[in-house]
Amino acid sequence: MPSTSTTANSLTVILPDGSRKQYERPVTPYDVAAEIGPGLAKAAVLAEVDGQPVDLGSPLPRQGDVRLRLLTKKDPESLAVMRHSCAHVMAQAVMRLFDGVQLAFGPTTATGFYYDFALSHPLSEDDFPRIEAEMQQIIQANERFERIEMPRGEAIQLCAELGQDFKVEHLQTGLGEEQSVSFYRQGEFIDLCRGRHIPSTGHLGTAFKLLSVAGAYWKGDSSREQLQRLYATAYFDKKELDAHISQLEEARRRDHRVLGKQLELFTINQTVGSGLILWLPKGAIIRQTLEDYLRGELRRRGYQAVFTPNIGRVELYQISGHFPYYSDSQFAPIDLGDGERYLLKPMNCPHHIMIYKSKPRSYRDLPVRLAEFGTVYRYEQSGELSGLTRVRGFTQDDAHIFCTEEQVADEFRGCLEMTQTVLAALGMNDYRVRLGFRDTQSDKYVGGKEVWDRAESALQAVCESLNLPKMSIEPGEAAFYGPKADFVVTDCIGREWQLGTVQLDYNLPSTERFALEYIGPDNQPHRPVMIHRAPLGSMERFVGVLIEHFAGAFPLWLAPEQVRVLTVSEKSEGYGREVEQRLAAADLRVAGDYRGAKLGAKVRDAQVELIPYMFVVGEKDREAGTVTVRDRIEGDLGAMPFDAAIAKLRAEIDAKTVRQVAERSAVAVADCENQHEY
RNA sequence: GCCAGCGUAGCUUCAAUUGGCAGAGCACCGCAUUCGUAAUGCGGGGGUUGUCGGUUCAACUCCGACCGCUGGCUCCA
Repeated sequence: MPSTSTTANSLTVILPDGSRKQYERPVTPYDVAAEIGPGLAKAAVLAEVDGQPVDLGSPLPRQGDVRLRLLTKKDPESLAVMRHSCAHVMAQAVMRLFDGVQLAFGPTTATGFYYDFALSHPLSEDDFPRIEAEMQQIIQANERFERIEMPRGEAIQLCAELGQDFKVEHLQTGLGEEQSVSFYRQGEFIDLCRGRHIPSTGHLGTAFKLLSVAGAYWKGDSSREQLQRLYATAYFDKKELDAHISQLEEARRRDHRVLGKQLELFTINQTVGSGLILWLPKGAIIRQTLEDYLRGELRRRGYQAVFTPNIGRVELYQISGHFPYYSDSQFAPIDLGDGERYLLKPMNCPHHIMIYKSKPRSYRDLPVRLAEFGTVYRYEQSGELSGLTRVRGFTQDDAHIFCTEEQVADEFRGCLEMTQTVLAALGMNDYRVRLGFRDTQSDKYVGGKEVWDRAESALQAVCESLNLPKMSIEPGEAAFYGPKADFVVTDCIGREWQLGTVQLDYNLPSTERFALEYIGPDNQPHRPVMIHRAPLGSMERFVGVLIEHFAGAFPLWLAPEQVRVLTVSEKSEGYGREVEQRLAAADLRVAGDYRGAKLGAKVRDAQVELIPYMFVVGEKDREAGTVTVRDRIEGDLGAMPFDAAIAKLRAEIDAKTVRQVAERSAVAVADCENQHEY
């Protein structure tokens, strides 16, 4: 940086356009903005000094050079800061309206913010209008956000005086290392807070909304107090808020639990049991079509199909280490009374391992790839169950690969490629890959350090060579038995879903577990490495996500009913039935609507049921041997010879074409749970 | 499992004037209509208001327990 004519007692401010300003007196970023122009002074909400976010009102250094950026609501960094300020205003409103409010944490999220409180009044949506009105008053009062720094000891005393026990605890434990901490005050409200904040509540405007209330544990610990969490969001622009709200409505409209009922895809029956899916005929078609497609991919890639039972002796899981360590997420064992106990299988790998062990293996046999659509049962907590995405019985598109250490990279690559192929076939082209590596500080992992180092660098090299989109490495996210790659798919309305997974395993093959071996070229026994992989994860969850992704309008190759024959009047029923039969003979999934209703009504019903194609037949068609094709998306395509119509559909099915009317959105609703560990 | 909210016909479409005879729409069934691209008309059946108990002359409505669902939290080999 070129030196300036700075004297010992002056400050040089360098603006992004390179212009410089010099000050002999103490100034804040706001002062600089005001000097540039009153418009900027009004619009600025935040500053960045030498790359660090700073409040507009905080003093700049007295001397030296600083690079200053003044941020307005147009700068993306401003949004989170504004939302955090809005969280403070919400907390202030809650404290005004209710007595004995204890403040916990109030951070921003990807799409808004929340604040956790302890208070005796149970908050409900009925309270939202009052809280919002009170927030509006605070905003209108245009209270300044004032930053107050003080030593930690004084801060503890202040919070104790304010009766804020959570803050005292946090200062003593979470911030125990800090010398000095900061508070922010607006009006009568003061809160321990790192910041930053916008200059005053007046900058908040009206584009905010309380969304929901929920329970949440203090510090996320289920043994601690349960708090009340208010979720809300805020934008600088009312239009953006409205867009966000219609986004939430769109998500509700696509809810697979509602669509699954309407489209008769699946049902859950209380007498059968919570979290246990009954696939209805139409849903079964989707699942079966997906499975058939995957079976073809598996054959092409050298997998061998196997079948294993739904239960196994407890001893099997004692060897694998899953029992009793994970007993609270398993159904209780079936006890035969003579000391023999069986477990509903919570994962397929021990069974597949026993197939590997059924005969001696040579290095020439490897890799051995065993695949099964294996149904597993896990006792998820009742509050966790949800539609198809969180269930107690589910079928994994599972496979286990047994290979040599040298083959790991190629096999891993094959798994990733298969997952990419499958996702692409389903039009799910927006996903990121999360590499879960070990936390080097932790000792919960099995296998030596050098094995892990080798595995992790091999995985990373493979992933990099495949040019995987948006790859991220997350230390501490590995399974205890090996590193993994998870596919996190973004659906067409911007929500993330953890689906496919590929995991390396050094644990189960080991001496302490199943002691797997193969005979190497040196005629000595060696230990194979295992890979667990499931491109879709589970059929239940994947179909659930597909329903929402397509909003129930499946591409032709997956649609339960591909074509509906509609007769113009009952006079054409004979020809209609003939057309229907010929479609069935051509291996299309078809139904006929021969009711006495008007054509418009039949068209509407088929549209509502999201049938991809309608073949309208009337007397003109009968005479000409044609069908009049209506495309669900494009509408009436006119009459065409029957064979041409079939060829059109056949081509679309064979190409697995995905045609969708869906608008993309940048808003993300995070969902990062993972049910597909092994 | 925890916190909060909600349970009325097959329907996540909903009503019942705050304790006074459970009622519509869609779907379903029947009859009429024979129609060319998003709802033809008329008629009909369908309910122990989630379950059990309590208060009351009287409960969908108020109270309690349980069951289920929803939103979150915790968990997720």
